[in-house]
Amino acid sequence: MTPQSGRSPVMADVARLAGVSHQTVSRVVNGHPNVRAETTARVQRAIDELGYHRNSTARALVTRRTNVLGVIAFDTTLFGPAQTLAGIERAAREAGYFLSIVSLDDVSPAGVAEAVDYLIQQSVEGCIAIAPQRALVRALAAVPGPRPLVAVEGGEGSGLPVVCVDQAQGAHDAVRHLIDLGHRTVHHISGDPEWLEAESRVAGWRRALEEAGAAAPEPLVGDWSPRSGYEMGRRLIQRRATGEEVTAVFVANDQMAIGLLRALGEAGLRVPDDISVVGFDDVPEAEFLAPPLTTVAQDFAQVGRVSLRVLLDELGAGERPAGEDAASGPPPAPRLIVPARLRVRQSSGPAPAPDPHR
Amino acid sequence: MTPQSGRSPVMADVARLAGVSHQTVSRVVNGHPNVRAETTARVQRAIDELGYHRNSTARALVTRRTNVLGVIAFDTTLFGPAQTLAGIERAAREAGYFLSIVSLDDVSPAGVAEAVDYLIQQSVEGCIAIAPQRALVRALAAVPGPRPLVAVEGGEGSGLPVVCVDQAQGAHDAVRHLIDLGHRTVHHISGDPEWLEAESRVAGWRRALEEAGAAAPEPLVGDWSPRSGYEMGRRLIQRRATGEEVTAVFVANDQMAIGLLRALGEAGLRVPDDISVVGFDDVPEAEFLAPPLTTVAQDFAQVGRVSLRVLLDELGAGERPAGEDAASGPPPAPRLIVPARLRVRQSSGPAPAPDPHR
DNA sequence: GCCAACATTGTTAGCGTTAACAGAACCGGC
DNA sequence: GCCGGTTCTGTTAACGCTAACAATGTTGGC
Repeated sequence: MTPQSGRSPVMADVARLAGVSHQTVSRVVNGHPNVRAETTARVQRAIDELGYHRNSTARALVTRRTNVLGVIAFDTTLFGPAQTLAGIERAAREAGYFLSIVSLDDVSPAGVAEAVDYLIQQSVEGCIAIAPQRALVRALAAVPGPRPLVAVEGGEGSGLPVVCVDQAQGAHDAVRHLIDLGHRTVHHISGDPEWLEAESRVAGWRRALEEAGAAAPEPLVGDWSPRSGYEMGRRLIQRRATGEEVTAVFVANDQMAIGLLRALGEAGLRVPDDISVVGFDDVPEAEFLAPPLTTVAQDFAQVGRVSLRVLLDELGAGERPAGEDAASGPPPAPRLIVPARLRVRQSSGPAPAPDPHR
Repeated sequence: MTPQSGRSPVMADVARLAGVSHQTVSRVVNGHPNVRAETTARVQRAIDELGYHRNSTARALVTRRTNVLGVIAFDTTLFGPAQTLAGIERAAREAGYFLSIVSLDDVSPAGVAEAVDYLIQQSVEGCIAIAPQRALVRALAAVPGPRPLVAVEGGEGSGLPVVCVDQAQGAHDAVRHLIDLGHRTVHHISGDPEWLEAESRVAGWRRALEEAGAAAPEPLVGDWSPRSGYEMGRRLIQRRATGEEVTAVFVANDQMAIGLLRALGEAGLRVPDDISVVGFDDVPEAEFLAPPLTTVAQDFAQVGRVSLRVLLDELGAGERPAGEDAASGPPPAPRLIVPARLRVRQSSGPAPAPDPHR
């Protein structure tokens, strides 16, 4: 039988054309040694002539390895998740893995279970969850989902390996920077409290104030959106109007900082002359705001690379026979932390001279 | 043989536990009719007990359908592509398809060929390319890549089905809006000229000026980044200093508009009192800039939905026997256009009174 | 020239599923 | 009670590939 022109060619077609067995074709395709150079060339010619591509499905079936990794994310259009995802994607491709991505619409246990199911259906070999939310981590740890599973920004106590940016340190550096500029205290507009990142940034802010012996004002709670930054900015202006000293604000992300800048501008307050503002994320436009925003940069590409490496390590560990090194017990889930870096620009400046009205 | 605790269970294990043949299990799993309710229940119990999941690889091998669609994108961290991707992802999941995504680092034929190969390796059934760049479309149309293939923002003449936002109309509306406010002409900061979107927006800008009988100043060429917006803003200010009338600027995206606002602010020019600015994209922070930015919104979710539908249509068309309707010849590649919508905010206002110095 | 060792190739048997066909059990009408 | 037609279930054979083994050359040392 000649190869059907309708069907795409299979190994047997190549084998027939090259005058060898299909196994020899397999050996050539997989770069096995012990194939005569002349044979390799002949097979290669046949492959080119037919436009043959190895059927990954059949290969996966017999090798029991799909080479697919899953990624669970919440909202891939947000700056952080999008960057992290891009980092993972690049690292995965370099490592020869394919990626299957699920974006969650909500973090309910049902939604998470559905997403996990979607990935299991595809026989992913392992999974990375970009899981910055408390509820998501809970749901993931509870579901008998795909393993191994690595949590990015996952928080502790989940029993999962975690890769995260040192949010608390970044926040601490930002606040410390403001205190060094002479501000007596620093206000805070936090992110959505359901997010672990919001919590870590609050913690870093609070620690820096404590270390400086400064009182921590009640934080204003936003939800990451520019709108909430704007609204919290107006509240802050109200506070100021009642006589409270407001000379510096640490905002949990750049988008909210943009909203805050808008609110301050509307109220006729100058940045940094009247109030200093520091953001978090270092979005590309931060440098071009009015004024250019002091902020904290995260190396998302590295987070992606590291989390993939952790996942591949876990995959490798799973292959080793259990109990081989039984004396040491199961190794604890690793927790890798990527540093954050302060970028000082013009939105932060020295504290203004004390208000003569007071 | 009892099911090995190491291996995950297969149909045969379920069949043994339920006391039926594996084929009956298959029927239950696939929801075939003609299975007795009592049998279905027994099989379902066995499935639950063993935690059985159908092996999608084996299924794909025999059905010759992987249920995987490929997406080729250039930079998924940019606003437009990220939104489009999210739209496609959601639509694909709803349609029961999996997605495999490749982010290109460069649009060279070699890079594109590699990406295409990556998708072919995975036996994708079809492909969507988020291909806003001229070189990318060229490379894609040339490569004997995966088919069917739908191009998002792909431009014409490629012979591929295309889904795109009506960039030219959006740009036209933006410029028209400025003219209606009394501006005698509108300057333009364009995007990277390698991008088709940049070209369409230039075309829309030019047409609106022509229709109004206004002269079109030389456009300033940016590259979408806030930095280039800033730099082109400074050039614009130079033009103004030489006596050229610059009262309104249409900027090809919001990020560059942010850079422009910064440049204008530095130069002491007020928006919109001295100069009106209109952007494109309607990023979430546009509403909270100083001043809130008039811009053009694109419905990326709809682009995602529509492009998936076009792809599925093409898939369906491929299944039908060729020549069945031979008289009409092959149907032309469809070209679907999603409208864009102007969002008027405060960065655009009436033209200032003519400069008394002139 | 013979044997061991190696290099090279072919043969066979799955991987876990679905499709196609083949039986078996059951139904109502005569 | 027997028949045609359902309804349900089981058997067998792919899908395209790799692993394991078997069977050939091919080489080199004596």
